[in-house]
Amino acid sequence: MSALIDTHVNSEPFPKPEIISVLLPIHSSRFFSYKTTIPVRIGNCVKVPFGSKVLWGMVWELGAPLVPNLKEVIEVYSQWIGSPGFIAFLRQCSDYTLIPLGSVLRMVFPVPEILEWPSTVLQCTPSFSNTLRECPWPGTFAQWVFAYGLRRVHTWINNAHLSCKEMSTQSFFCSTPFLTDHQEASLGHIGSSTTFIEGITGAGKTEVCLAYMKDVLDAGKQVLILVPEISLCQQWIQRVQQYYSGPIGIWHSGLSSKARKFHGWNILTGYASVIIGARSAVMLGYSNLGMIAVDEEHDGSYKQAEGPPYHGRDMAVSRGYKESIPCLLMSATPSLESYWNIQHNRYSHVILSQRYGNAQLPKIHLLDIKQEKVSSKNLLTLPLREALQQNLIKQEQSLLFINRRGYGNLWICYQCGFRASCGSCSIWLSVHYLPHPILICHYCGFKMPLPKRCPQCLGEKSLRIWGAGVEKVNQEVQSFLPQARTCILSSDVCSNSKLLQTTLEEIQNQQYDILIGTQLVAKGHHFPNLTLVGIVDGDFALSHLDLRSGERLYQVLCQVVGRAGRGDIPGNAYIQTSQLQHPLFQYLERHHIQGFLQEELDTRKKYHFPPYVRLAALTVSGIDENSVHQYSLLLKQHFPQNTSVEILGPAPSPINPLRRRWRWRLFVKSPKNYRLQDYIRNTLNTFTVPSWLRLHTDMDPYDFL
DNA sequence: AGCACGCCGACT
DNA sequence: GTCGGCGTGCTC
Repeated sequence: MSALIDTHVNSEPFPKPEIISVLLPIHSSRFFSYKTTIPVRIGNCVKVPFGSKVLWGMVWELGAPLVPNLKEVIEVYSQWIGSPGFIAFLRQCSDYTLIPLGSVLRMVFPVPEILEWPSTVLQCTPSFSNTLRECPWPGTFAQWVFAYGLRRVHTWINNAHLSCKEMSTQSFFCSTPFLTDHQEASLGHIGSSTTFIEGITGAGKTEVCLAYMKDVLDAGKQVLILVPEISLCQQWIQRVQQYYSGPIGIWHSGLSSKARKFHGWNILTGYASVIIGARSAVMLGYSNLGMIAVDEEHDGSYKQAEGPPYHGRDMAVSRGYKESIPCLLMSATPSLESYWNIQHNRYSHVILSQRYGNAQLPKIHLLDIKQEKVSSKNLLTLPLREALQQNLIKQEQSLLFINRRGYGNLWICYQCGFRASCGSCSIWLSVHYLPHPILICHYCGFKMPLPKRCPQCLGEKSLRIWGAGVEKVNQEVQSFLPQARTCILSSDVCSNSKLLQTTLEEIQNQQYDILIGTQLVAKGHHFPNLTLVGIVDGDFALSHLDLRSGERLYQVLCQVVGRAGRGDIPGNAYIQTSQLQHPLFQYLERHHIQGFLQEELDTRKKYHFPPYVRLAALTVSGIDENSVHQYSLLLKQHFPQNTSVEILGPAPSPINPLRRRWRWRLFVKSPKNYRLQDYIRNTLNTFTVPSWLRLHTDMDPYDFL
């Protein structure tokens, strides 16, 4: 009401059109000028004609360069406005990642309809419109729709079971989990900016986070929880629902278009107060965001590989800083970048060291693969076999981890040397027997039936499979423990989330004795009866070429090993490796994560790699190998000499070609305090690649190779 | 990002 | 002689 009076007093009889600068969600950094007779503020969303279409954009500046043939703003969005902090975040995001501002805005409005969703849906019937007119529209109506579905609320209103008054006075139950003294004390250390909560599996990071959330929710603000993978959303929803009965928003790329509009609108207008989402949720507009939590902060999935490259965790930290709200990073195995930031006092640091209810860390046994193997053909060493057998007798569950899908990763004819490879990528095809016998490329998904004879020499009995995957491990387990009930957990077998959910329930109901899984088992799923973990191939990813491989291996091993043990029974973990003396395994055995991180940091420092320097990767890609190579060389020459900047490469990407495209990469490195982004931006402004090639800029690439 | 304009091969 | 391929360029 007061708003009405204000407008009346301030508005002139003939409002003079104002010229404004609008940012549009298109792949461009340019702004477009429009005139408007409707009063607008910076951060308002405006609907404007653009070319032959109509787009939602954001008012970036009042007063703009006068351009001939100015068009007029059609509509100003009344439900939401970008705050100065949010706008500062968008600017910083574009400056840092070198993603054009327009593309950044595209991530804010991934579906333009999120701005319009309810009005289009709720015009369904005249009676409904009448109800809405009496309702403090849109008020908490959306919360009811959110919680119970449109159809049910519709019926209730029509049958007069539900009045508008009830809808607007509904409050949501919110309680906090019981905290140990140690956890309670750690709450006080959570600062107003970025806080790192470090704690092993079961130390109660989630509980501390939930307790902290309560204050934010009580203050009427929104909470965003980021998870590295879509499949982890459901777990978080369940945990939040134990303490909070209000509307929960979900955001990830797997949502249907309808769900996307629905959740997007609820998030934007503030009717969803807890939002659980994947990486892309960090870019959305919120009406009053009060905190951001990043679960499994170290996870590489936070770095977007396809599309505009950005790191979800870094964006969360940056957004927290710009919007002056706390950001919580959580992990048992901090990333090197975060560990470095902790050391440099950029983050507050909270360590939860005790496991719940006296639970103990699993005991780790290192097994030398060369000495203990039964024979060269077998994958499982004798001590591991014995442990599996003992566990089976005790009727406790075991988990074997091997990070390779299918049966084997190479199909080879030893008569003529033929190897089955992918036509579009440069890798060997993997052999799968489940659910059907097939040869498959793990990079592009290319499939072909398993030939009966060698395509080259036509030999039938000379075919062999090299390398081992889950299916082969399963075969071996069944051969020496035929009575064990085994279950394979890989993305091939659990192709959709429902199937995975069913399988996980079956596992909880003790329908299986031995689980054989890929990376899938490392991510957050709980196996309450699991007491033994075996890592079949401990050094699968250890390469001297990739500086990140040690960190990644440590993280995944920690997570898999952490699955062992329940309640107060300590679990056992067996790691088979050929590099027993490698420091990684030595630190792992002693559960000495900080020692490992420090050693890795020293290596990074020695070789001048992040987090000690700034690094960007520029990738030229295209179908024609020669022109890709030539243009990457041209690009290197195009960079002006600069004493602060070192340019490495160009080098072919490790998997080349990928999906028929060749990729050559250039690395640009500078000291941490140098404005590397400006240097790159200025250089690329005067460099154009032909249209048949693509140039991709990636700040802080995840792969250094 | 879309969409139009614009210049070269296989068809009624 | 047209129909249409998608390569370049503009949109306030």
